Amino acid sequence: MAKVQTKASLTQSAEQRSQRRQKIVETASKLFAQLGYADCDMDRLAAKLRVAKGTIYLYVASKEELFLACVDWGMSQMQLAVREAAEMTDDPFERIARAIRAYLTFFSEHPQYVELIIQERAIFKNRKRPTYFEYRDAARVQWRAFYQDLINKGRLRSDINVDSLLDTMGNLVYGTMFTNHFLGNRSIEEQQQTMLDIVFRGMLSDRERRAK
Amino acid sequence: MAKVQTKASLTQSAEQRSQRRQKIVETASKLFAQLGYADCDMDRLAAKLRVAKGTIYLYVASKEELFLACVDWGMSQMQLAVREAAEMTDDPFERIARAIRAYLTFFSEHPQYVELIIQERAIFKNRKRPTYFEYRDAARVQWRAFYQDLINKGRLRSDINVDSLLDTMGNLVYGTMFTNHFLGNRSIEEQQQTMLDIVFRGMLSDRERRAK
DNA sequence: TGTTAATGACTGACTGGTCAGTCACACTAT
DNA sequence: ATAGTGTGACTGACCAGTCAGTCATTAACA
Repeated sequence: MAKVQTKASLTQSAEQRSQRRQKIVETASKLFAQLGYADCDMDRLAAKLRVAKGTIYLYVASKEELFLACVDWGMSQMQLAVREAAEMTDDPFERIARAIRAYLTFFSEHPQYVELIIQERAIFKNRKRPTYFEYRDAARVQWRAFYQDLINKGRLRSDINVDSLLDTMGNLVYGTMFTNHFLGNRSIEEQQQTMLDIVFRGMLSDRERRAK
Repeated sequence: MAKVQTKASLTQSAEQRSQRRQKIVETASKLFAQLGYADCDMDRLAAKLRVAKGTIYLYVASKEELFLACVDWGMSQMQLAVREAAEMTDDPFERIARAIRAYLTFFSEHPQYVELIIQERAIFKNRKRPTYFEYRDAARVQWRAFYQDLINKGRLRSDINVDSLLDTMGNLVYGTMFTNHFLGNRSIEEQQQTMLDIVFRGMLSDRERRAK
């Protein structure tokens, strides 16, 4: 039908539409992060985008929907960065190290997404399970198999429960991500080194270890 | 002057005043935690307290001031619980274990304060340094000396930087506190056991440790 | 003891300001 | 001409904080 072609030339293509929406999402991410959900009003976002407020609503159903789209976009980017970094090597311990490094680096380079995680939990706590944990759970299945394999091969201690181990690692990087963001961090490289050293080898001295 | 005595009997004592304020703070803590800062409007808080809205403003300067008082109260209670638990023993490793256990237990039993930490960061991010970190920094001085002493005595590894060690421990318990709160946790006891086991002894198997 | 006055804790309807979302109209490209 | 895209003034809901007024209690006095 000619109508389809006509429409295609008259209308912005689906491609164009999603590009504009994406532009809105990325600008909103930064503004939400900078001002907080409540103080980031739609008029302000419109001004930043050099567009009228009504235009935003052509691409977005509501402020809430927009915000959640921002969080989701950020988390998917994060997951991508971590996965890519992990796949760069086959050595299992190096893989763990790279994944952690990529995770912390991502949030260090895109601090707006740390803010969005916090905002989401603070404001939509009764409406939505935190997106961060959705992504975390999805990735966990594979990491669990990965760690279990290392235990089976005798490379990790067999007297530690895999799930508790995963929890501990997860909690450590999660806490580190937040404090890095809140307090800043001079040397992210040294920090990661120490962190990995401790979880791999423990903080006890050799003497103390033998004594126990 | 007789007037002073008269006034003393008419007026509520300073004691009474601070008790009422405390009642407001504690009720507000739970309501802020349950509904979030924005959805917890002062009318609702007044209803919960079975008091008129105006009355609250006799004890509190503003919603913001009230909220910050809630956070501060919570953190001071937390610090108290941790300090008391740590002082129950002289064995240094047991002291670390007890402090961590008290910390996690406190937030598990008073989940409203986890919410307040999040809300504070989300809503007052540009106005106030998080109260949590104020308290954390205050306590850090003593923990630093404590860990340094253990290193000097050869009970902890001397090749790890004290500050990085403190950071790692802090990040781990911080992250654990949050995820416990968000996801709930079946066995807080087993979790703490694993966590301590890992930071003390590491997750590498003996074989792998020797190989490195 | 009974009556009136003073006190101050408490009340809740009201105000002023904010802001998400709407819609009638304008513009543009074909 | 007309369909699609953009506009921004407007509306209605919401809520922090206020303040003129109420009421219970105690003091003062006859």
